[in-house]
Amino acid sequence: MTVRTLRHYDHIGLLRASERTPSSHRRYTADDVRRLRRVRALRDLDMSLEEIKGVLGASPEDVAGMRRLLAAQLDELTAQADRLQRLIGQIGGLLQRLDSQSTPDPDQFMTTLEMISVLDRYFTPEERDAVVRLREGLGPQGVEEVKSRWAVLVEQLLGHLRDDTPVGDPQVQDLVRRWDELRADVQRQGAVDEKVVAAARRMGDDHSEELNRSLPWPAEKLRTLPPYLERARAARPAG
Amino acid sequence: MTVRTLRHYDHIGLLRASERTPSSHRRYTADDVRRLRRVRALRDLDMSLEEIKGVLGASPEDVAGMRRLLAAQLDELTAQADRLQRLIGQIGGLLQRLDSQSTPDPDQFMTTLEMISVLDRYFTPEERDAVVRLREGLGPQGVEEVKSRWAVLVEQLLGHLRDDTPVGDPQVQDLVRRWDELRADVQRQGAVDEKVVAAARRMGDDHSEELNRSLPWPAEKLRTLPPYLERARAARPAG
DNA sequence: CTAGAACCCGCCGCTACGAGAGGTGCAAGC
DNA sequence: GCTTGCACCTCTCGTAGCGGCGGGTTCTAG
Repeated sequence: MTVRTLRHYDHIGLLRASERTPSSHRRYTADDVRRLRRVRALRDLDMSLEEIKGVLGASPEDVAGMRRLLAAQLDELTAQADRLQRLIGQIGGLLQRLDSQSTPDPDQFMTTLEMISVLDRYFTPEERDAVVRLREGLGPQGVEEVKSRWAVLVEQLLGHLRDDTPVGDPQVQDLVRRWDELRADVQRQGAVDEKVVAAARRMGDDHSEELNRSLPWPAEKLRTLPPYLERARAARPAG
Repeated sequence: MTVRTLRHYDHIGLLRASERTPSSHRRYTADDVRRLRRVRALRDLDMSLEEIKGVLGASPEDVAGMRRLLAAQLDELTAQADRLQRLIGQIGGLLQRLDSQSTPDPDQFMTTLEMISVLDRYFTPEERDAVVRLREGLGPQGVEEVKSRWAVLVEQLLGHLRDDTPVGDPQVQDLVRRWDELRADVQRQGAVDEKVVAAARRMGDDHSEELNRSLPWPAEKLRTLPPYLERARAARPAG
């Protein structure tokens, strides 16, 4: 304990020095010291001074109140500990990725870093890792390539959807064939697409744009296109 | 993110809005948003804004610096997690004690509480628990009784030591016999005395007074008396 | 043209003290 | 009696990361 701390407790009324010398020096009685020991014990359990004041102020020996406070504090600390474990796991994963790659790509790593906070809001840890592994499997230019291939398909398919082109049309059938090829290509790196669709649904329209920037995946369009694609696949000539 | 947060980051220079409209409204470019995502990712890992500023300011893609920062943060969080686990264990122990006793004695519990912060500074968890169990075994009045019995013995023995009474003296021998009896009585509740002696040595003279208030044990005197006691026991008539 | 939303700046507030300025009290040595 | 030095006093500012308010401007939809 520092003198400053004692003065602070005095100031906020948590622990007043019961007596003062004529020269206004603080004089702590034996009871004051007893109270101080309790304060310190509770503070060592990470309780706030306000909480301590509450439980020590109510009744000097209110065991029920103390029990409630301890239980609440236990919950609080447990929640904090859980959070810390999550963070430790995340940082561990990041470091592992950095160390496992012989020549870590700065840009890719930074992108992974950027994605974390976004993905963690809407994906479970497994889903997030699947997405990260997918990006790493494709590599930086691979991601861009997939993105652009998909952008072309999406744009053309949306055009046909707007024009109400019948699903049996050869152009549509070709596009759908290329779509399924691309999807197969990507899935070879890790199957995550239903998860992305589910997450996109959870995210709503607000953040789908962010998702699109992070993912090699037309997540934004995955609400409107699939029905059309399904009809096209159903109309596909057998064989 | 709240608007207030963005203004704060702008204010401290962590994330400036690159452009302003003529009416001085902040305009964030795509690069600003990229930077913001990194800031958020690092903040989600519990890093300080100062650290983030450092690592994002140095070189935009300084992987080595990032690695160091992540490793340091991992250490920091691990230390925090360890501390939290200790606290959770302590609170759990306190609650267990409260719940196991059908009729918890408020005064005794508060005293236990008071002791925690003092004992935790100088005792290992096992030693601390041994002391607490000892107190609970004796009960409140038992502690006081032991204290006073010991105080008498200590005072008289110290007197003889001052007067250089020969260790063979019948009065000294009687005192030593009563000392050993008392010690046996207490040890029936839990053997902790060597531990207390060791802890008292670690505590130094500054806090031995606090220790004496908490313990049914003349810890303070355990440095000077034992040699005299040993000599007395050695001079004890056989049988 | 106007109402309401959204933005601006600047300031105070929160936790639990640390640190420092500027002044007083008190015992010991000369 | 006087100084030296230490411990104490009060008051104030600073910390990290914003939240929230007051008072003023700007944007946008009806």
